Amino acid sequence: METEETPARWEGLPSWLLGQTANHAHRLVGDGFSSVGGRGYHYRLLATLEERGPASQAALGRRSGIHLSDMVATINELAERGLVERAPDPSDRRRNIVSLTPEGARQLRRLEKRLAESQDELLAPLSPEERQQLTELLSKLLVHHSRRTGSPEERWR
Amino acid sequence: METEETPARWEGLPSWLLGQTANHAHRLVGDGFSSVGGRGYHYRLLATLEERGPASQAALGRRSGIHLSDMVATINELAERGLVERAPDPSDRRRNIVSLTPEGARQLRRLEKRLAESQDELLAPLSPEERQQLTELLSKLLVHHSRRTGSPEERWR
DNA sequence: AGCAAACGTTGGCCAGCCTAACGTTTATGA
DNA sequence: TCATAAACGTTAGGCTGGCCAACGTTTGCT
Repeated sequence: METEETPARWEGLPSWLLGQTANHAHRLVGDGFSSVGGRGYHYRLLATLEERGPASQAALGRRSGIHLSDMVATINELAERGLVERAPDPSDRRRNIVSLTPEGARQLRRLEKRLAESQDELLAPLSPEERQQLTELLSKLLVHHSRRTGSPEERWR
Repeated sequence: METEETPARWEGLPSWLLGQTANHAHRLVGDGFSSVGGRGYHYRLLATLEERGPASQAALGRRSGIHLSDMVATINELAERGLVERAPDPSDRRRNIVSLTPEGARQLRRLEKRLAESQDELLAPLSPEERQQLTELLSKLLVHHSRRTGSPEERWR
């Protein structure tokens, strides 16, 4: 964007404001991650591994919200750098069991640090009360809109 | 996303909430646009043309916030359907002058209608006061973060 | 035994945002 | 006046995050 002149009847629209601020947030977070050689999917996968332990790629995908087909690439990237290990599951030969390495845990620390910093930067202009308000409003929207989108009648078998 | 299990320490982060709600918004708006055969860039370009009149591609890019290289494709798409016209500027042979056709104006009407509908859908769960709050908070963030992003002191080397 | 389902993988698409490069044309200023 | 800088349009490509379809393998259910 070159932001020279400013016309635009759409600039006050909630969807626009939302999109723009999300862009800024995305950029802040992304820059933070990439400053330690990572990106969003890396954080999500590493954090999921630490939180819930080793698992198959499919399970990790469900837990982290990363699409199965994107998991492959993500795990490749992380495995290449020794942050994660992919081993065949002896009890189910369809599965790979992916687990976090100590190096991966260290990288997760770094990513988390950057993530926290970018939250601060993002919210800099807001008071604590305003931050609270924002969080609540967004959550409200999210809850409303994820009902329809998120989970149909998924059963866990 | 399959949203089966729900772990996730990042789900409360402002940047995440922002990103997710923006995704929903983006989807709502995008679906609305595509239901009349358009997309975001089409709306932005058509609206800019109606608001400020015919202009060169570069000027339109500046006014609409669409990158120059994306303008080419956008104008191609719209010109193909007769919604927009591209004519060489006789007074400056570097330029094309792009202008809105009556058909284009009609399409803009349709896009605007869909856009308004999707705003309603997006904000459905919020009261008027909450909508106001949200708008203000987002604007505050936006103002803060666009200062730095918008215009650096271009070094000409 | 046979079929359906889960799994991992590949390859592709989309929108939005962006960079680099290139040829043409115009404007500037030395 | 002439060289150089700048603007313009264009092509090609990359990135992130989100998807879909297909395929072969392996497993589980009946």
